[in-house]
Amino acid sequence: MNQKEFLKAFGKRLELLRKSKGYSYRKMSQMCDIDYSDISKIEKGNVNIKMSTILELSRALEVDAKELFEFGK
Amino acid sequence: MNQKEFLKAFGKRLELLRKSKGYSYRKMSQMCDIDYSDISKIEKGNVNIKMSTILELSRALEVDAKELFEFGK
DNA sequence: TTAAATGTGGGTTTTTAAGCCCACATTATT
DNA sequence: AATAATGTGGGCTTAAAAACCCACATTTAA
Repeated sequence: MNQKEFLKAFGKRLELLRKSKGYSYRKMSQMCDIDYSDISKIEKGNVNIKMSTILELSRALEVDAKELFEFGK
Repeated sequence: MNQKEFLKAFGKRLELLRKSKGYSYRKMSQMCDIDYSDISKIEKGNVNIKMSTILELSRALEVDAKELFEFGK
């Protein structure tokens, strides 16, 4: 699995968790202080995000960071 | 758990996995193409690494990325 | 059917990790 | 005792994410 695929898989996982909370990008945005347009880019796998961003996302979704990595290789 | 603590916990986890493989920083370095001095900084929790770096580290250690996040809150 | 909410993409500036190198103290190894 | 390997920290340049903004098409709710 290359980096692009990995980022896409992560994005898919993120999207699933976000939707399970019933959050829109804009709602999610105010939960984690990341611009809503950037969340879109992250879910699409277009950004090589930093650890701090991973932490913020996991906080907004109220899950452990590792939950965001629960996707198949 | 704040970001500093999180990065430190991640670093500890990384150190454990690296040592379980019997790798030194310099050995680890040639496995994942990250400078050995930078690996030291990562394990100390001094760097807010990107996803691409997480991937490289997990590859070098032959574990899933999520394994790197298997540490207590 | 109008208005509000949402997803998506493009752009800019500032901040910061990546990707290097080197020096040095400490810890094995021979 | 000498040599090699290792951990640690400092610093520099370059590439890229963060952190914003805005415009617009589409979907949903009033």
